[in-house]
Amino acid sequence: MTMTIGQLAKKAGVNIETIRYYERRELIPKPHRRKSGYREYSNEFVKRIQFIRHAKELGFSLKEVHELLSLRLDPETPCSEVRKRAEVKISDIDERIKNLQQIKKSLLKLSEACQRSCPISECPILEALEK
Amino acid sequence: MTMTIGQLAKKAGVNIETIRYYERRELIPKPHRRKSGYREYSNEFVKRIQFIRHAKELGFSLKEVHELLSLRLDPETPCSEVRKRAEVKISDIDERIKNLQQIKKSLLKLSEACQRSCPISECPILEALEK
DNA sequence: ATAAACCCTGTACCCTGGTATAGAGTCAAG
DNA sequence: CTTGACTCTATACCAGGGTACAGGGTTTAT
Repeated sequence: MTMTIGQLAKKAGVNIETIRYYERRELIPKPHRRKSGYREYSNEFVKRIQFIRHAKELGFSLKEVHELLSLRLDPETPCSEVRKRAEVKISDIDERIKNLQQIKKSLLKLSEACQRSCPISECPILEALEK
Repeated sequence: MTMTIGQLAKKAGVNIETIRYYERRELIPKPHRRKSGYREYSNEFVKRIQFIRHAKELGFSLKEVHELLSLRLDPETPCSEVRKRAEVKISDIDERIKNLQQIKKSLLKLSEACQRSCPISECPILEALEK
C-alpha cells in the first residue's frame, strides 16, 4: 500500500534525487515519515510525479507546473479567482495546440512533397509558426 | 533588404547573443559577411529564428529543433528516409496534442466544479496525464 | 548477527540554453 | 574627422532542472 522513495522512483520512472528535489520545490507534499526518518508514499504520489513529468515534456516549467497543481489547493482562494486562473491556463494551452498543429501540417506537407518527387527547394516547416 | 545582427535581434525578438549562439549550434546557416566581418541577414532569418523560439516554447529541445529543420536539408538523404523521420515527428506531435487536451479537459472540469459550489476535494488535474 | 541493499542530509557538480563582459575594430551623423 | 552606437571574437558567467557523492544510519535476507 505504501512504498519507499526507491519504489516510488521506479514506479514513476524518475530518479530518486528528482523526487527529493520536487519535495524541496514543493511540487509534491511532504510525505509521512517512519520513525527512522524514511519517507513513506501512497499511490497518489505516482500520479503526481507522472503529471509533472508529462507537463514538463509539454514545455511547462516547474514554476508553471506548480501553478497548475496549486490552482485548487488553497480553500481560501475565491472561486472566481480559481476560475479566472484556470481560464488563462486554458487559453495558453489552446495556443500551444494550435502551434503544434501548424508544425504537424508542415510535416505532412513535407512528407507528401517528398512522396511525389522530392523537389523540396523551399522548406515548408519554416512556414509553420511564423508569428 | 538585408540587416545587421542587431536589427535581426530586434525583429525576431531575441538577444543578439542568442543569434550568435544559434549560429554556433548550427540552427541557422552562417550568414554572409561584409568585408568588415559584420554579419548580414535576409528576412528569411527572421522566420527561422521565430520558428526556433516557438518550437522551444512547445517543449522541443534545440537538438529536436535541429532535427526538424534539417529534415529536408541534405539532398543525399533518400526520400523514404525523410518521410520516415517526418512521420516519427508527426506521431510525437500527436502525442503532445493529446496530452495538452487532457490537461485542458481537467482545467475545464475544475473550472466548472468551481462554478457550481466549490467542493473541490479531489484534484481533477491530477487525473490528466496519468500514465 | 552480519552483509547487501536501502535511506537520510548536505553539498557539490553537471547539462542546457542562453547572457554578459572585455578588448578591439567599424560605421554614420554632425 | 571625431564621437557614439554598433559589431567582432573569446571567454566567463548564470538560472533551471536535475544528478552524484560523502558520511552515516536502517532494513532485510541469509
